[in-house]
Amino acid sequence: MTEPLAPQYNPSAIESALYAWWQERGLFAPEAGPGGPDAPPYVIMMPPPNVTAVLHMGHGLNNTVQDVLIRFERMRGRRALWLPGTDHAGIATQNVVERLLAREGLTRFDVGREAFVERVWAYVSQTGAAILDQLKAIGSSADWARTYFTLDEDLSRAVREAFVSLYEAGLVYRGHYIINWCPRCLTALSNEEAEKTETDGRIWYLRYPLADGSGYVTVATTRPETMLGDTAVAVHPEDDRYRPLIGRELRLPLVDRLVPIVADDAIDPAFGTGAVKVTPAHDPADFEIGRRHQLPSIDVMTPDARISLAAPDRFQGLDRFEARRRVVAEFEAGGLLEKTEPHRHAVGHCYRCGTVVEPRLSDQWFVRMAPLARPALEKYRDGTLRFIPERRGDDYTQWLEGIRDWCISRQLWWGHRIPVWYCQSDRCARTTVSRTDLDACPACGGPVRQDEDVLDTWFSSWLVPFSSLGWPDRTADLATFYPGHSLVSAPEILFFWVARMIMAGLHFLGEVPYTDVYLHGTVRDTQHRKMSKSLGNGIDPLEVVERYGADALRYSLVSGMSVGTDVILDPDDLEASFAAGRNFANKLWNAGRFILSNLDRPPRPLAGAPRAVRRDELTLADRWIIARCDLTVREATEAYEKFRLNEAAAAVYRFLWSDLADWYIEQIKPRLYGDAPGGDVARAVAIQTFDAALRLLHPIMPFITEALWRRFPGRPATASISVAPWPRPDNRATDAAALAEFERVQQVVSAIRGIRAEYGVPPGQAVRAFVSQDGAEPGSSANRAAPAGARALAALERERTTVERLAKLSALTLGESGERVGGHAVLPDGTSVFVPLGDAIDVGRECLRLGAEADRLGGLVSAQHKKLGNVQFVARAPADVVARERDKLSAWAEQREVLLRKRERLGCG
RNA sequence: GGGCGAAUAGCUCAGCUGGUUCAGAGCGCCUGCCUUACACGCAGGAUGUCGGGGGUUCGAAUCCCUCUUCGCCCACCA
Repeated sequence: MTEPLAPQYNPSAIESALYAWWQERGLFAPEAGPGGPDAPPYVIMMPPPNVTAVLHMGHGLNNTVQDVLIRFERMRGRRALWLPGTDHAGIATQNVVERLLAREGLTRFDVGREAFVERVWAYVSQTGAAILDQLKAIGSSADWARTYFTLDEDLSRAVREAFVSLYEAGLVYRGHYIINWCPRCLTALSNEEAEKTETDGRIWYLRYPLADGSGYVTVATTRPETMLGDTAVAVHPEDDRYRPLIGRELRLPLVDRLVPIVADDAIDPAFGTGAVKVTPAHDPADFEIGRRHQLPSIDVMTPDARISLAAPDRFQGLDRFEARRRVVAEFEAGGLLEKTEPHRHAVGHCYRCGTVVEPRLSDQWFVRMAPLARPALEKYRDGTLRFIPERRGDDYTQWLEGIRDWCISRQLWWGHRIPVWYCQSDRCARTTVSRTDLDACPACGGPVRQDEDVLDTWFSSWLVPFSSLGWPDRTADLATFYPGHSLVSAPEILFFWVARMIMAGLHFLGEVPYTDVYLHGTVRDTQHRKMSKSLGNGIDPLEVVERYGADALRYSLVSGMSVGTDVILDPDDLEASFAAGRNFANKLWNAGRFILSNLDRPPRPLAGAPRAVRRDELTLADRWIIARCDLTVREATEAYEKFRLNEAAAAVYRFLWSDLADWYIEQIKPRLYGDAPGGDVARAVAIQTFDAALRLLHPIMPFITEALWRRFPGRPATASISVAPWPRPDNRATDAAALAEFERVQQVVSAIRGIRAEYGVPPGQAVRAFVSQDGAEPGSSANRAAPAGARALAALERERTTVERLAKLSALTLGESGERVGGHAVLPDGTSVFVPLGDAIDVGRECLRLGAEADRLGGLVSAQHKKLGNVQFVARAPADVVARERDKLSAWAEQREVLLRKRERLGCG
């Protein structure tokens, strides 16, 4: 604990040890916080990563945000629970294992269902949810003792309870509909899992001859191959072009089938030719038309999207896209292809493998969503539920208003098997939905067969806010931690997961699972492309942790993002993206090193905590930094509360770097060295404000803040900043006078430094400086002693050594100089600064400088005159605004006057 | 096609309820410094028609309209 600190902060040397120590001490358990076991709870459900996932920047961002919030609320005294888990991720995981099998030249059908599922379990246990360890590497303070897996026995029981009770309530049903089918994954998908992407395709105009040879009807289609399954052509009943044809028959080319022309309101006469080929087995709209007109459905495709036996021989076995070419070619050859046009339209793709989805008619299980959506919408409309940023509520509303039933059965092997048993006895043939496994038909005792399908992965995820707490049992955890509070998610899973959890929470427990939904942005590269493995533009968060530290990673993610905006990182230049965070950590490290090393420096060794200081012992600088610290506490706390993490980061950054390091630490150096008076007060103030700032920063940069905080004198070895109480605003620290007066000190110092730089005064060379409140010649009529000015000078007098030291002065004189030649500056309040430089300076150049500055102020003054001369302004603007504008005018005028007098004295032309 | 958002310094972005944060921060750039916490640093400096146009107002980066460009969500015009 007291080993000397290296001048360069090395995060990798301490982060993992600190994390291990936090875990050993059990600090992530809700009751470990400073609020104790009876504090009000605060709960965040972690979006469970896939068991087989490898950490990417999206996880990094998502979990950083959650960790910031959970650490903030923990320190604020709430019983903070961040509940982690992993998702079995049906399709994704099954695909991974299938690919492994493929390397052995096997398919899942070769090994069989039971053996395949065993292999998936083996694989999953072998990857060991490594993703969770990776989340630890970035500092995530989740309560790992509660980690769940969506296929755990408990959660599986919850899934079954949910399914069965929804079935009993009439909200789960089996139906024969067109669903989205992935021909590669060989399973049904929900609407949400079929990602629509705008694609440049074509539209073909095909001629279907009338059966009696009296002409033809032209239909337009984007999927010509489906014509093999056409069973009608539909037109709008009011469409004059086609009205006489309604009821007549067409001879379907290539297939030579007679199909009727039917009239249907759903047809838009304005699109295409106004005549639509109807393929009930391969298009959802056509399916509905088919229903209305009792048309047969002819399924012309196999599960892997090849042409089936229902089509003419020569097409059978062709891939759907080959078949498309073949169909078009044959129409062309037969003179039946009228034309082809480019056509931009939305095509569905499997969200797991990217394959073009095929609408397919099949038997699936569905959840009736409208009754679940209604209360979920209501909770948003009544303000119970809010979105950050607010506009995401529009997406939520829109989705819920147009919600369609949720297809939940998947033709996969990895997942929760659907708890439905079919009696095999022909006489009974009963379907039983059951909470417990069945061996025999409860009705006839005959043999039963369980439904082969599994449930959509999201059917377990949507229960997580309560299934992870023990539901359907009424556990103590459930009573304590449901409902939760914040949900932090990528916008991509708003519908998959976030909205459905709200519906499930309301349905099963009668309460929304959380009230604040924070949807953060997406991590993108400098060309604003989403980071992804396939694009190869990803950044490995673990590499960043290794090279820059977890704190730097977190800082960069948090500071680069305002509410709901994307985070831009440069995959080709990690330095550009993460150096700022690393540099900040290093800055803190060194500030800490300085403060701590001076604590036990003789002659006043500090064995214990720094002593309490009395208000009357404080210098102006002390009062200033305390007031600044207090403002930062207020600012940062409010920013965290409003999810404005970047603002919290900026506020603490500004305080630590610009205020504490650049000014206060520099200011107290003379007091610390030797036996200067006030040294112990400075030490106490430094440590007190540094301590507070570290706490404010801890949610964002947990490691460095802990590393430093633990080293404070008088700290018990077991104390951790992660459970230290959050700093409170202190009205006694408010000190407007100190803020204003010290700011003037800073302005004087900066002005002198500016003059030194302007005239190239060597850094080592001390100069003299004169500061006066009125630049007028002694005895001139303009010389009026302003009481405010006198106070300002008095403050400067008190901080004389500060000015002398920081501006490298041999002497500071408060008053006029008899000399003329030197560098001049005028502060905004009219305070005059003069640095005599004699021959070292070029008078002409100084005249130009002062003239330019006077001109600038002159512009401001005349603009201000105009504004105040405007009767409308004076009459209509609020009195305080007018008064403020008047003050500005007189300040600028004064400043300019002083400048002009200086030019006069210098003898400028 | 419907809904929503964004455009501010070379880059990434703050700027919230119109006027004291009003034109800002970080990075980058220029100048000078190895000043005994830190060169991952210190000090000083340059940089903008606040996307174009119109309007409301005493006053607009901020509110309204419009155009342009970019992005997100949704969608069975085949």
